[in-house]
Amino acid sequence: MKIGELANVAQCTVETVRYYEKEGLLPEPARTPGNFRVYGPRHLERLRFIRNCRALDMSHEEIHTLLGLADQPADGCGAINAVFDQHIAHVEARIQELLHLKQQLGALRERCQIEQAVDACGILHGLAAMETEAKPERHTHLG
Amino acid sequence: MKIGELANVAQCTVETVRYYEKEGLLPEPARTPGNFRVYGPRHLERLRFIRNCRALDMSHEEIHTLLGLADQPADGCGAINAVFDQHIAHVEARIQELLHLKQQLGALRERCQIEQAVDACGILHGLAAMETEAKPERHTHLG
DNA sequence: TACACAACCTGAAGTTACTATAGAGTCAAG
DNA sequence: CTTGACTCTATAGTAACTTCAGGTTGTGTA
Repeated sequence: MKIGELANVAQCTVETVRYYEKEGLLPEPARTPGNFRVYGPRHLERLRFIRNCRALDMSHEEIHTLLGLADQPADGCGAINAVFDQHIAHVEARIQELLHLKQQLGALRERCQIEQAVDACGILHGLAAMETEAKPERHTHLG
Repeated sequence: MKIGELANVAQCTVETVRYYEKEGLLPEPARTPGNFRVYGPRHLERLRFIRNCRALDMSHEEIHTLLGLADQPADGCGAINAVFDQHIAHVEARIQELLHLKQQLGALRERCQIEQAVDACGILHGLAAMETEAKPERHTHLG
């Protein structure tokens, strides 16, 4: 199949497919005489794998590692589980960060319940007065 | 004060300060004869405001809007509250997304509790077999 | 057969919020 | 008068794409 069809069944754009190839996540396919990429079922399987990892918010680096491990059937899957566990930790860390933010935002929001003059707006004053918290070190690649 | 001192008290780097200036978040300061930036208390206040917004994961666009509204004391603060509420919605949306992810990751993780051959690894099989979910439209700028 | 038009190609630039680097200038202390 | 800390500008890099410009290939139809 050509790139358009592949992208279609894998639920992504052709640009994304070409991008994955450039990034080394997807192997270079054969070409037609007219220089069009031709893909087989193996490519589709791999692309599906990548897209599923992305749907789970894994980084390309994580996916790359995972693909490398999967390509070495000689090794056990302990390393794979480790990558996976670490990613779960990323997600949990980000959830905690966001819950903390939400709480701060809620507290600020309470300071202005009414429509009033800007000068008196509790939110604005809160934003100006807050002690800037040093951003915590990132334990996650999730934004 | 010069840029180094400003950055220091505002808990950020000098590069960040210059970047905010280029982005139009921070007004251009006066210069010394030697071309060094000189800041006053107004700049510091504004920078603190920006850093606090950033600590709450607001985007530059949101901050820009907020600063614009704050600079028009004639208007009421209803628009400000709206921006703020929208941002809270962003955070909540992202939390929901991540909770969903976490549940999917947990389900996958259960499929491989033991160290075994890669071919049999339940996680790998799960990742290959999952029906790629169409990514939900983003209602948030949070990654 | 001719021609429009969809799908494909490459390469480069744009996105966000910075960080990092290079190479040069300014200034205070010793 | 030199060292070293600080500053300046301009440019490139980060992640994971998206968008664009400009050109080629293949297909359906008049």
